[in-house]
Amino acid sequence: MKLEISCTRAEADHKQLLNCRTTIDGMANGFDKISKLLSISGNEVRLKILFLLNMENELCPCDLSDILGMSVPAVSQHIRKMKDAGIISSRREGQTLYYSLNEDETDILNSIFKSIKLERKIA
Amino acid sequence: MKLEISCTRAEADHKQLLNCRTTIDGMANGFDKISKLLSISGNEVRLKILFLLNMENELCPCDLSDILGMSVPAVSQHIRKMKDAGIISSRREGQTLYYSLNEDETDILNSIFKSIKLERKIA
DNA sequence: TACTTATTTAAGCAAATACTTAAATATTAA
DNA sequence: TTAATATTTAAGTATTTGCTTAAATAAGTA
Repeated sequence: MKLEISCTRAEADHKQLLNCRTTIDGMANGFDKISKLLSISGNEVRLKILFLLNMENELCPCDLSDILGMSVPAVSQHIRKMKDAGIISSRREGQTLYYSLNEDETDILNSIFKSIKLERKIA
Repeated sequence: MKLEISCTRAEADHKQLLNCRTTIDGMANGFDKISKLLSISGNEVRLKILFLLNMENELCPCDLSDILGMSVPAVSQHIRKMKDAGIISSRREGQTLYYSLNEDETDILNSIFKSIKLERKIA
């Protein structure tokens, strides 16, 4: 893919297109970071886990496995992704690991949780 | 996976777990719908397209191909996904199809766009 | 009509996902 | 130390994703 503006439509506004490109390029960090957060929360199981951690403050993999009706390793592997992405953290109490949301990314997440709740009221 | 609460930890609060399960089950629609929206916007290319449509009101596949530096078919297939999901719509003008955001899901999307812009100021 | 442009669709393929089962760690209790 | 519990990790696999190239539609122009 070349870098020149190549759209040949008569109506194409090359200044507009160049401006768009500049804007997008200048926000590369934002797109990278936010798309990662969204792709992680875009999985139904992980979205439920995030919602549950928000609702209950902290839960262990065994609890989540029970609530969601899926195997512990499956849950654990979802947890790992979210931990690697810096969205959740753990606290150990004996053999049990309690996971909770990090305070960081809560702006987007809170608006997501709000939309999920809203959907229930509509449907 | 069985349906009984099976977590055997001494501290496990079975009422809490059952309550969590009921809550999650009652919001199945919300999780289904919102996780689909998030998984679609969780792709960096699609997130950029959504951002650009929000910024410029409408753009055609050729414009987007130029701005993003990727092939027209690749862009077109991303567009298809978003159109199938009801996030964007098209308007024809001669040979050109102009795509724009639907007004529906703009609550979450706007908070996402805001976060992307914020990220730029921080970094 | 034939030709060009804008776009979509189809087919193919490498990489990523999300589960499964089995094995490895870590902690506690006997 | 041995056994049990909580959790993670590894290996295997079917499905999905996101591109590529080539072909098919659709509309405007000569």
